[in-house]
Amino acid sequence: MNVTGHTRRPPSIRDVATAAGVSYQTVSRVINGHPSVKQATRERVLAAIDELGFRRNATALALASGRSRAVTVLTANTTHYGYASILQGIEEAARAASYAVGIGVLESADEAAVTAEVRRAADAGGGLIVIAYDPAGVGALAAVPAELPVVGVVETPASPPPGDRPWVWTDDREAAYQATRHLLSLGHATVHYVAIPSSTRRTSARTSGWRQALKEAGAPEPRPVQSSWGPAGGHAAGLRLARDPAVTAILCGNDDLALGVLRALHDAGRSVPGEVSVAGFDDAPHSAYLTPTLTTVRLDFTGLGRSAFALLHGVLEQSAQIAPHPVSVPELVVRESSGPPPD
Amino acid sequence: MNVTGHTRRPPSIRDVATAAGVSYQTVSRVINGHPSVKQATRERVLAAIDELGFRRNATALALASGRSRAVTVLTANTTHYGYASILQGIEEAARAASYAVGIGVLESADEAAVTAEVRRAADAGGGLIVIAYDPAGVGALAAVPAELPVVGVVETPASPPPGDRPWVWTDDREAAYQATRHLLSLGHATVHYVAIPSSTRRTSARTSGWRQALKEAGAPEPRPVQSSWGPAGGHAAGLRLARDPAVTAILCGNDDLALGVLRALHDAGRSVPGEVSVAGFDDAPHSAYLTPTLTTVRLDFTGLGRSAFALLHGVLEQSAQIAPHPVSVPELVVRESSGPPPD
DNA sequence: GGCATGAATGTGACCGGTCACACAAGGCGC
DNA sequence: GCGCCTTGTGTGACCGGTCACATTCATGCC
Repeated sequence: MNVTGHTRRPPSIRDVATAAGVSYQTVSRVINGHPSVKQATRERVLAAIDELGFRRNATALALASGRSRAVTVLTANTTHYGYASILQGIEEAARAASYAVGIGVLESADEAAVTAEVRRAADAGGGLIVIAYDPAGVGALAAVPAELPVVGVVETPASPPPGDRPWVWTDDREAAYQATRHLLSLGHATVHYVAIPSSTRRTSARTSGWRQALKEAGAPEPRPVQSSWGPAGGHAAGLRLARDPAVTAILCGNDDLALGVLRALHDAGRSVPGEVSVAGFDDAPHSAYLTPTLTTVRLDFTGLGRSAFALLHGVLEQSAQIAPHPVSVPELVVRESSGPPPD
Repeated sequence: MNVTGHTRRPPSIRDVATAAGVSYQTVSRVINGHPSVKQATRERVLAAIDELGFRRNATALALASGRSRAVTVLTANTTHYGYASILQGIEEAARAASYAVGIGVLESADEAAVTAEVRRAADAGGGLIVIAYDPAGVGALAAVPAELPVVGVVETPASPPPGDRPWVWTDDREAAYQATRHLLSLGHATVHYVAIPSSTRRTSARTSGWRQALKEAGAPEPRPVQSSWGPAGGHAAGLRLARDPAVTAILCGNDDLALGVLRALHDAGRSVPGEVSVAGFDDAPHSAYLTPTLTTVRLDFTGLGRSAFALLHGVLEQSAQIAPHPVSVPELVVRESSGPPPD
C-alpha cells in the first residue's frame, strides 16, 4: 500500500517491469496482447500491473505511436437539441471504442475565428467530426487541412464537403418533402416555409424538399421566410405570416421555430390547427407536450452521431471502410398541430 | 513550399532550430517567451517558425512538462438545457485560456460504470469538472481520486463534495424559496412541488427552499411528487395533481417538468393560470414562448460554467485562488403561468 | 590584470510509452 | 552434429517537447 503521504507519480511500465522481474518491453507486449509471451510470464506481469494499479499513460501512447484514440467535435452550439443529440451519439460510440471526445465551439462564422478553432482542434491530435449544418460548420469543414482525418455531418449530399471526404447526413430533403406532402394532403392550398439560416449560399436541402412537394402538387410557391434558429425568430416570422389570412399551413425549419410560430399565431388570435396548421422539424423532446402537440419530422440525431464516429473510426484504424455515407431516414410524426384547412 | 506530394510529419522544434541556425533549446526559449534570448536571434527563430508553419505539439508538451492544458467535463446528459449551457460556459472560458475541453457522459449511475468513466477522464490528463446535479454526477465526484484536480458543480453547499474540494453552485435553495414565495404572495393557500430526481439520498436544495417558504408562511406542506427530468415525468405528475381540486399552485423542479405539467392540466381541462398556477425552474429558451408563457427562476448556467473553469484553472496553475466558491444568483421571472387562485 | 557576474546559448537526460532489431534457447530436419 | 526456424525476451533509439546544468563571452569591479 501507499504509505508515504506525498503524491507519487503513477507507476510506469518500467515500474511494473521491475516488480515482475522482466524488461519493460515484455510489459509492453503484455498490455498490447502480443502473442509471443509465455503464459507464466504474462501472468506475473498482469499480477504486477494489478498490484501497482498501473494504467497506460494515454499521452505517452499518443506521442510514441502517433495514434491518439481521440476525436474532436466541432460544433456551433451545444445547447440546440439536434446538435446536443449528435454529440451525445458520438460520445456514446466513442466511449464504446474507448476513444476520448473533445469539443470545440464555433462561436462565430468569421473566417479567422473558424480557422483558429480548426487549428486548435487539429492540435488536439486524433480525428475530427464537424457538424456542418450552419455557415460556421461549413466554413470549418472547408478549413480542415487535407491531411487530417475528418468526417462531416451535413444536411445534404447535394453540396458535399470539398475533397472526397466522408460524411454522414440526414435526408433533410426527404424529410421536408414528407412534411409538406402531409400538409398538402390535408387539403391546404399551399404551405408556407419558415427557414433556418442556410448553411450555404445556395438553397438548403429542407427548402428544396419543400419546393419539390409544392411543385409536384401544382401548388403556388410562396417566398420562404428567412429566420434564425430559436423560438424568438419563429415568433417574429409567425407574426408576419399571421397577418396574411391566406396562410393556412406553415412548415418550420425546426421545432424551436415552430414553437415561436405557435405562440405568434396564438398572440394573433389564430387557432391551431383550426385556422392554421403548423409542422416542425427534429422532434425535440418538448414537442410532444406543447399545446397543441406538434406535428414534426423525427430525425435520428443520436444514431447520426454514432455513424459519424463509426465512419471516422474506420478511417483512423484503416479498417474495412463501412458503408461510405450513412444516412438517417426521417420519420413523419403527426400530432395535433396539423389538420384540414378551414372551409 | 512543400513540393513533395506525400504527407510529411509536421516540423518539430529541431527542424526550426536547423532552419534558424540555433539549437533546439533556443527555439524552446523563444516559444516560451524566455527573456534571455538576443533580439536578433529571437527574430530569426520566429521567422523560421513562421516559414515552416511550426505549431507546438500539445502531446509532447503534456508528456514532457506534466501540464496538459486540458479539462474533462463529466456530465450525465448533454441534451438537457441546463447541462448543455454549463458545458458551453466551460468551453467558452477554456477557449479563452487555450485549454482543450473533453467530455465524458455518465450514462448510468451504476457505481462500476461511474468509476470507469472517472478513470477514463483521469487518463485524459488535466483537470476535471463534474456536474453533480444528479446521482450519477454525485457518484462521479465522490469517485475522483484525491490527487486529481477537480471542481464540482453542485446544487447546494449544504452537502459539499467530500474532501475540501472546490465547487461552484447555483443557489437552488434561494431560487426555490423565491418561486414559492411568489406563488404564496399571489394568495395561494399552499404550493405543491414536483421534484426532479434527488442528487443525494437526502433532501435536495430545491425541496428545502420550497419547504422553508411554506413554513415561514404557515402554509401546509403537501408531499412533494417525485418525478423524472423530462416532460413525460411532468405530465404523469401533473395528471395526478390535476385530480385534486384543492391544488391551485404547482412548483416544478425544472422547465421541462413544468411543460409536462402544463400539458397535463390542459388534458384535465384545468386552466392555467385561471384555476392553477405553475412555475418552473431554469428559464429554458422555450419557456418564454409556451402558451401560457412560463413563470420560472432564471439561473445563469453559462456563467456557472465559466466560474467552474476559472476555479479549476486557478487550481491547475496554482495562481492566486479566486473567490473560493462562486455562486450564481437566481432571478425570478414572472410570466403568464402564475396568477391569483380562483375565488 | 584577475576574477566574479550575468547574459546568451548549447548539451544531455528525461517524460512514458513504442518500434526495430538483436539475441538466447529449444525443436526439427537431414 | 550442424544449421535453421520459431518462440520468448531484452537493448537501444525514438516520438517532440522540457528541465537542469554546462559553457562561452562580454562586462564591471577592486
